Amino acid sequence: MNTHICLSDRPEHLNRWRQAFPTGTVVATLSALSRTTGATTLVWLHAENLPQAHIDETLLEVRELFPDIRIVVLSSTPSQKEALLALNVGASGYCHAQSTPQMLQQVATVVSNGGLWIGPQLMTRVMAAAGRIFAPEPDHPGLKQLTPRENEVALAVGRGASNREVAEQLDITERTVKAHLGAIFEKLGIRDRLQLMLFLSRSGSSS
Amino acid sequence: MNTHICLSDRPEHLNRWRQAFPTGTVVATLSALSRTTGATTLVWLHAENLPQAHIDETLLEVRELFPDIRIVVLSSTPSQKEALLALNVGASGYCHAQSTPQMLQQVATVVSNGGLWIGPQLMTRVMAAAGRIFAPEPDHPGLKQLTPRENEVALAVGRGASNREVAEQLDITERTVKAHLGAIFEKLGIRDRLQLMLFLSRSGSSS
DNA sequence: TTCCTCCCTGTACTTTGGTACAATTGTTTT
DNA sequence: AAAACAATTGTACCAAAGTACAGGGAGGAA
Repeated sequence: MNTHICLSDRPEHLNRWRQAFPTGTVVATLSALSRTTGATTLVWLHAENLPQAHIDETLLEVRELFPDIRIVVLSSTPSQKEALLALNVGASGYCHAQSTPQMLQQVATVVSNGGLWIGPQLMTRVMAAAGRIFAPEPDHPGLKQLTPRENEVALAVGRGASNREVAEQLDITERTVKAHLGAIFEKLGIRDRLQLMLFLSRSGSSS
Repeated sequence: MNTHICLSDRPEHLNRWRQAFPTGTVVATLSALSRTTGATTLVWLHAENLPQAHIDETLLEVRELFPDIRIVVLSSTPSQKEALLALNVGASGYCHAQSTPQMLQQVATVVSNGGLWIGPQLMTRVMAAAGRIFAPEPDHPGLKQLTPRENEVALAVGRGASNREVAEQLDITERTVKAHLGAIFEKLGIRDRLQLMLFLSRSGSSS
């Protein structure tokens, strides 16, 4: 049996949600939420006119109260930007506050079973983005022919570090950094650190 | 009532799956799958010793047969790379073929309700990747506050051009390029062309 | 042992990048 | 009209990047 709690600053706009979860509870403040008893399985966050910047803060506070809880954010003005924000701080779902009761129940089912619910458009974008980042890894005639040390230097430069900074990070002389870079340039057939950055960004230098 | 069909090249390794879905059907070939009757809600793809390259092809063929079906890929040797591959061609889920029946049922619930099921580790990576791509957008008084000319210079530098090359491309003096770059650096609060490249690559100069 | 690669460093020099100070011209805003 | 901004260029200087030439130590392979 699932228990649903909705933290909302606009309870009057929750008709759909009440329909979907007649036994659910609506609270207006975090402290009310913290006084909740019983096994809550899902917390819904409805931040209608809170500025976006506060959604993630609220969400993090909820997660402090209930570390293992799954959280779905309801938005009256959904945007991919906002969705990413929510998901990045641990939300398991993000959907329109005026979704049909059926839809809301579906979201609840997915999320409470450990799934992630985001809109299909956003899903497309996320997967495309992920694909761009992970797919390029396999090929890579480039970085593989670099020695370990050269690789470190290349990655540091890829992060935008200057020769001096690389030297400090690797605890070597700036001169040595230059030596490594020279070897890198020759091996990769490029002319300078700018081309190296392009090379890296095209070759999936993720994490 | 859900109907589950599993396309597998190693039916003998599907004990767990059979436990989870006693009423499910196991088929060995695509043509057998195509002869299926009734309302199938979920197709499971178990490609144990097919090379990775063929998983996506098989998946696409299944999608041709059942355009609206949801597909979950079962892997005996799960990898994030393979997961991405599957998800990129339209799979709704990806999990270990030897997951517990409970887990498999959970995955089925999530996926058949429109959710996406990927492992928590992969989820973390995907969200991080997505965050890196989408998050920088909000704080983006960046490129918009550049003058048209500055924008051209910035883009040229983003392609790895030197000051001299930019000057030639825009038919202006190298000195002017420096002037524009100086303005760009100050407006964006960065120190040099390397940071500019990072800024650009993080600000969705994709597409 | 000898050869080779990797890693490290030095001096010196050239090229490129970035900043300071300054000025001209044209357009837009107030 | 005056002020503000955009685009352009100049001289000069300093900092950073890259290259040339050269050498030493550690470790594996022939």
